[in-house]
Amino acid sequence: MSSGSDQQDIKREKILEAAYQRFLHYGYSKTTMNEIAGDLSLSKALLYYYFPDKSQLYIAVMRKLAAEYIQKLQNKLNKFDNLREAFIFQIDTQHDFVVKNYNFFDFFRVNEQNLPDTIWEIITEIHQTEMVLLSAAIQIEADKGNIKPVDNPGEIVDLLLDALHGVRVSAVSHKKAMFPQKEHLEEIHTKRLLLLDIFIKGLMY
Amino acid sequence: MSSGSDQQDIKREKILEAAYQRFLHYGYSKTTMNEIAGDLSLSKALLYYYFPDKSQLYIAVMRKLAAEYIQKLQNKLNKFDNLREAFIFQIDTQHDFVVKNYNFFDFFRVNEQNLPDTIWEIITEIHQTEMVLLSAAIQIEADKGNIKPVDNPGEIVDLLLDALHGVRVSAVSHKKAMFPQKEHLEEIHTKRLLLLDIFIKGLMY
DNA sequence: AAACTGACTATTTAAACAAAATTATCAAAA
DNA sequence: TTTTGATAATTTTGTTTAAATAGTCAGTTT
Repeated sequence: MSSGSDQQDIKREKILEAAYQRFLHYGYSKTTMNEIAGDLSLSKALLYYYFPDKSQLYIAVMRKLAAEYIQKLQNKLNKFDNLREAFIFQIDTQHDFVVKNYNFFDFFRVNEQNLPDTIWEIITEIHQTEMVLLSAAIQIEADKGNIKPVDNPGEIVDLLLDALHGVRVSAVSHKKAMFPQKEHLEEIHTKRLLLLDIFIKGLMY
Repeated sequence: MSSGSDQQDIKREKILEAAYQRFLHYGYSKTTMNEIAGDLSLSKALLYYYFPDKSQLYIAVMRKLAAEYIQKLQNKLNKFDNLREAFIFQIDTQHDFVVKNYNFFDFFRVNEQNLPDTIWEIITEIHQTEMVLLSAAIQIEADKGNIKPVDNPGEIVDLLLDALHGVRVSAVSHKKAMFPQKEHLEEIHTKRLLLLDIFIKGLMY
């Protein structure tokens, strides 16, 4: 499947790492190809030897991040004691992911309405992984008889994820900050736990 | 409290109405004071006789819309048979309000992060009215013994409103449209009803 | 005096253009 | 095959000017 030598792959990795650091610290638009090349003491032209253009480089980094995130989720598949635990894991993991890479995602905010299809595919893939993980957790809980049998676990998961998302969005837009402050993070987390408890309770008999 | 003659109030009202129509059809920034004056066959200078500036005129219209919306809610205070009905009323009423005045609110989208304090006050007032209405509904339901007693109904209402908001936001951002299409509206509504049912169930014993 | 206006000024937005920065290419070297 | 310096192409940024619009005010009408 994969073409190219080991050497090539190693260099590719180095470029991805350097690019990631730049994108993370300065955002997509304030990072130049020259700077990435400079960090590696390479010529800019070499970057174009390994990646067709800047946006493809960004997407390649994104893909790597997504793969790590997905891996983290898949490691826990079917490893939960109960539904609540599964959702808390997803909430915390996603939260860490977003916080850690906040600046990296400025690409999303800038290109808002017309993200490349490839990005959408990555987002979809992440979403599906979350769905699989959490749907399984719901199914298990239903099989154990702790909650009502659900004909479509995915639908329920989707709904709860949307609702949890709302808790974040509202907290942000009520206040005027673009990104929740440290203090608000705690509040959001508390609210989410409350919502989660009520929701799970609502699934019971 | 209110100063100025009846005549003055009537003219003020006419200006507000004309301004509303313009703002609604063309948005804030694409509406000129000249046009509003023209619609009423008045000189632009007269608008400044009644309102200090353009943004204050806009805010005055906003205040009027908010007052009507708040009135609609207050009319139904303590008039619901059950909690679900109350929330459905709030969901539908808010939805209609947002859809009907969608263009009018472009002011919000443009000024995004730095809305005038007055606007925030209006938003807060609306939110508080919703809280009072729905908190009361929760309290009644608790008193009837249909759900667990809650020490802080406001907290619960706030949480559910956030969650419902999330259902809208997610539906919008998953697809690429800025505003949900007709088809999605139905989907959002269905999801919200489902969420509402689970949530209310989660509040029970 | 209160309601109103035309003519004026002050600001903001838009267009056009040049300059600078950055992306992207390519022939040639290592 | 990998790498680069030089260069072309494109995008962004800054500047100037013109146009549009917000906002003011002395003075007229009711």
